[in-house]
Amino acid sequence: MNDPDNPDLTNDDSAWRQLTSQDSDFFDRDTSNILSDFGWNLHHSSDHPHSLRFDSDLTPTTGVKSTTVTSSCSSSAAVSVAVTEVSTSNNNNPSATSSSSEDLVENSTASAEKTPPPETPVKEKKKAQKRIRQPRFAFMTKSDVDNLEDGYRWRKYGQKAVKNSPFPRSYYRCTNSRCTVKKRVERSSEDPSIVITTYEGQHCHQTIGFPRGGILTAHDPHSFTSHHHLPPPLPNPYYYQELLHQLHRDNNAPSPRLPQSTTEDAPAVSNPSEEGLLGDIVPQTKRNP
DNA sequence: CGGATTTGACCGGCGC
DNA sequence: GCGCCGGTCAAATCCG
Repeated sequence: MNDPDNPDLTNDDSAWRQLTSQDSDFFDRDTSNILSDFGWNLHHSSDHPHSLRFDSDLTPTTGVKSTTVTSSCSSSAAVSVAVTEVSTSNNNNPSATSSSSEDLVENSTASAEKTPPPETPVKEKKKAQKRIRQPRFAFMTKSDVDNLEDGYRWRKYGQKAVKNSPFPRSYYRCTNSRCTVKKRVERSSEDPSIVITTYEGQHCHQTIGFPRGGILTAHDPHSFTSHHHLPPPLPNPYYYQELLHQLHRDNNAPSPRLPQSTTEDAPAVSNPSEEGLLGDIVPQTKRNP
């Protein structure tokens, strides 16, 4: 990973810029390991001491922004970080990425691959997969449970001890065989109550709903929270979806516009949406009124 | 019994 | 070239 004191913009993932984190209590330590990956600065919101706000180290000027975006077009990933703090402790937190979008990155990357020497298909596949970096989103959620419910089903495929952290990192894959979305879950070593969830890729299917709670209705966050004793839904459902949409837009067109600009004054942390969590999980077009 | 999880091994990228 | 580390695989195990 990146050395916080030595930002390396030339690494293969140019979107992952260094965090200069002097102004964050929560995230200026171990958490910055991850955040630095994403190149975000996090702040406590002055208006909301219990909220966190993140500013991009990628300054609002267009130069770096486009770096982020274009890098996501190539083999690198564009990454975003969202933060939420949930005071409730006893249950799942919804968090989500968004919806359908086929493997654009994958395809382009695969085609960009040089003709490999004759290898076993498996190796070839592995190799190809290695290079693929899909858009990533990191969620920081204050929660007791590691595996935050987000409406999708995940299969754990690995767990690793993380350097400089007493807590292991878990690796999950979407159980949908056609879906390549992965997520990593780890706890902040400095604040164990914070769960850092990193999503990679986009689901090519709809949410399956919550296995034991039934399918959520798209417009009923209340039933969601009350029924499952969940904390308020993640910050801004629109935010993530918007992020993804932008990423894809930007993949195909210039004039990049960084997601955080949309949340500059309205931190992702608290922006209760009438859509609730499903506003993010389920594409709007697929939801019932 | 089938699906999910655990866990050690393996692999590739990167820095020194 | 070597070692470290993150990420993934896959066999073994667990669980409903």
